[in-house]
Amino acid sequence: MAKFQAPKGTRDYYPAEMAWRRYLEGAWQRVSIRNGFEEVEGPIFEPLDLYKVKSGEGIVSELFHFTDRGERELAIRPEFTPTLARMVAEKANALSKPIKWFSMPNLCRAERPQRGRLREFLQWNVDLLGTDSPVADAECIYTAVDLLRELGLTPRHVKVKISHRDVVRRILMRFGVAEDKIQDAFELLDRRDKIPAEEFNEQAGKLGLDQSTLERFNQVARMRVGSQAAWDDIAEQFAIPQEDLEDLAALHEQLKAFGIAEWCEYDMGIVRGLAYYTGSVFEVHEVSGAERAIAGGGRYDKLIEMFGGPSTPAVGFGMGDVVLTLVLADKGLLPDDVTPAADVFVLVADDSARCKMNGIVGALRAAGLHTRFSYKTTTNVGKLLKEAGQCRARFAVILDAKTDQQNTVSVKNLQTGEQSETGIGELVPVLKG
RNA sequence: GUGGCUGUAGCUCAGUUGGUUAGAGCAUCGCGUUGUGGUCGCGAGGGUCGGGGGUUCGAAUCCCCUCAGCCACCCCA
Repeated sequence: MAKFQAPKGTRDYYPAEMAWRRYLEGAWQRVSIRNGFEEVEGPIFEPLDLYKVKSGEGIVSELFHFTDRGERELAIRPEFTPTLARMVAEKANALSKPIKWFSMPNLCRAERPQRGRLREFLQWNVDLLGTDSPVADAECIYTAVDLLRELGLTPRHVKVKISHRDVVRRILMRFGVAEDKIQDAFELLDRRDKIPAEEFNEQAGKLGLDQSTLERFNQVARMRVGSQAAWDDIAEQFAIPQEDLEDLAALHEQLKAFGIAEWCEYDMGIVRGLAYYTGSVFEVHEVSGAERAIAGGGRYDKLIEMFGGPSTPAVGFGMGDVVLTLVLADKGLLPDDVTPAADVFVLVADDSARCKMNGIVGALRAAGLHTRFSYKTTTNVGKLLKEAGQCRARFAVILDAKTDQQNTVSVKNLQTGEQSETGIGELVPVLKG
């Protein structure tokens, strides 16, 4: 019989991995909720057409798709945004604005796995719909930063790189790029570090840039400006007219007011591949550029209409678990064991007390304590304490020769080593206090 | 989907120019019996050497195919 293994690019979650997943999901959830977002979820598969609306026919080869018994073309979700857009469009009139939703779906993409990318992964999605205020853009970025901070990252480890499509569009047009070439220019900008300089120049030439504007374009495209300085100083560095930067200026003001300027920098090279972004765009990167993007997002004011809903401005981002975990590991910020540690370990040091064990264990559990015991028959306390240590118990409750007759046990604090005798009746208050 | 590298126990790896029943450390499990915790001693289980086919008297070792992993490209929602 052939041995089975997990499909390419998927993961099994053994207790240690599952504990890490729950830990991460716990952080996502905690941060979302304290920032005022509500959790939503949808089906793990949708009509194939749902994904074509946003991304076109080309997306199909990247999807796991199938036909059901009713001849319906379906696809396992590769992203959550179309589901979210569908959900918002369906109840748009009934939902109070702004809509602040988050979700933590597992997603599947039929791509070759490589560093930072698997075929099935988790992604934290945060979306804020129904307002076009830059406060919303800034709040999304703030929420992302809040999560990064929650996991122990600092501005020395990661940066939010921010750009704005309208700003870049104005710059490009001022440099002589025609309206219908803007999308091509975005894509070129996105690839600027992946292609040789000559090819970049050649491609840029086709967009209508001449030698001098090309140089300035290149300069702006590669410029990174920290967001801590005063806006006038930042604007000056870009060396383009102030009025072209007004959208970024508005966002800057909000980021500064949220107190996260040191986490952010402006980078006109960030455009995101997606055509549907309409305003701000941003990505979270490890500072040295060692890994791919930790998170990415931006404003997409036209998307809800594309899914048949009313005109609804929106901004949001997605953060995958794979790159995030890699970065935390790179920085030594992965906690070594996040499986639930036991509160109490009950051990039997004398066979006469064995009849009392189940009752004590049950009473402790009924009081809400995470209680474990040994399945071994030995009364070797050394071995049993070792076992207690392995499940990281805070206390050991030792049942000895006096337990059966006098209803007393010894309680050992496994952190301090202190040990004292106590009556079974006082056990719960002693352990909880 | 394309290309490169890799594949021996749960993990990290040994395994001499193809030569008898494939090893170590860690981990796991057991024992070391009136005992108090990440020691120590002894012992056990666990691999058809990723899988299949071929060359050969003989393959973990050479060849082909396949699967998986890693890395890059495509793409990155």
